[in-house]
Amino acid sequence: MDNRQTLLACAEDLFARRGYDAVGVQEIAETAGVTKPTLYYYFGSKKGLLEAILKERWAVLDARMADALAGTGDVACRLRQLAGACAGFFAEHRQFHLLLMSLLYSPRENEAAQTARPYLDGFYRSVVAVFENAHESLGNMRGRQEQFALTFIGVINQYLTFVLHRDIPPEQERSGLDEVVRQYLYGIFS
Amino acid sequence: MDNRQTLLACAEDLFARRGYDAVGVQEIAETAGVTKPTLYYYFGSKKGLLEAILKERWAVLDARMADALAGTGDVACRLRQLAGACAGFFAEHRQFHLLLMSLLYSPRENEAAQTARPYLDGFYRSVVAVFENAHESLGNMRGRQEQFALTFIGVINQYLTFVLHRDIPPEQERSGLDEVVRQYLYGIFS
DNA sequence: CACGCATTATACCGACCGGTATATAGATTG
DNA sequence: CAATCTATATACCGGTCGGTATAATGCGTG
Repeated sequence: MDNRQTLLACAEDLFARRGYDAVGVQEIAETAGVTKPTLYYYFGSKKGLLEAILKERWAVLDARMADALAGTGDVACRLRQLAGACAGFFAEHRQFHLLLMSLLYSPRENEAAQTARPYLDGFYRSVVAVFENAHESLGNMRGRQEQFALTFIGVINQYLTFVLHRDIPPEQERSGLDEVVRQYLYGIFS
Repeated sequence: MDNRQTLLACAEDLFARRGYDAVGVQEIAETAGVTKPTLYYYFGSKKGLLEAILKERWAVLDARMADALAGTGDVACRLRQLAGACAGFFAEHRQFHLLLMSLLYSPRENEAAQTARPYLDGFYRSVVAVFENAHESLGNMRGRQEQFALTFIGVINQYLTFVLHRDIPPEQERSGLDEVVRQYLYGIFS
């Protein structure tokens, strides 16, 4: 593996385990077995390193989400697919999930949080869009699309955080997720 | 206001706005209009300062939660009361809510997250207990109390983060919260 | 070989980090 | 008045922070 990829992997791991602010570039470089100038040669700054991690991972996640939403099912089906796609991706990249969660809930004025904001906002808008395009099955939502999207994301995130932290076998994880989504939708449809 | 309280207030604000790791003790002291040794006189360390914030706020939140759970209603009623109590408290202490959320989702090896862990675990156990004591109305939960508690917390947190960030009027906030809890319970009971 | 380019290391920068030794001021108490 | 205790500031500690100037390495190409 070349130094660039090693640096990305080490940084992702360290950021996910201790937090962006608590990890120094020195330590990242040492863990990757290179020196600081090498890190700065590839990424320009600590922030640039975080951006590179987000960009590379997001490209894959975005493609998976687009795939999951490509079908023509109803809202419930689409949300189940979306949740499944996210669960699959994050199960493969647990460290990235931890990192993303910590950035999602980081204070808004935090530098790392601001770096991640565009990506997280994009994700949020994707979920809102699913609810937006669902007025025929959900009826008039009276502008509650945002609330639905927010709480949906909240449920999924919390469940994934729970299930990825312990070592739940994949099939149990999936059935649990399906149940969580089903429960959530029952509430919405009522 | 005495210097101790000023320091607590300034630290809570700064931690909530930029994150524990991103704020230096120097800046906290300057914002409070005192010098570093004064900070260290009262709190011993940066971590001690965070602990003091958590301890003082938690005493109030804990009392409110105990109050809310003192009644003898069914699960739905108890959860609504619990959610209402939390919403009320966090509406009065928005900065603290932001801080707590950032700590809840901070990586586990982060020092600040470890400091907050006992408090957050206590909160989690309180919610689990509500579900534990509800087998007569929810039937056999087959060990899903934890999943219920987790996703319940996820929904509430996400909704409060949403509603406290914008400036939603209190009555609308409450009715929205009631609806979110109702939606959630519909899913559980089905 | 000689040139240029991509990559990496040595050694360093000023600023800030969390934390402290020491002294001083003011109130309290014997 | 002297002794003590609380609360505060000045000035400093070694270490680490993010970042960089400079040079050397290796390597493909003319």
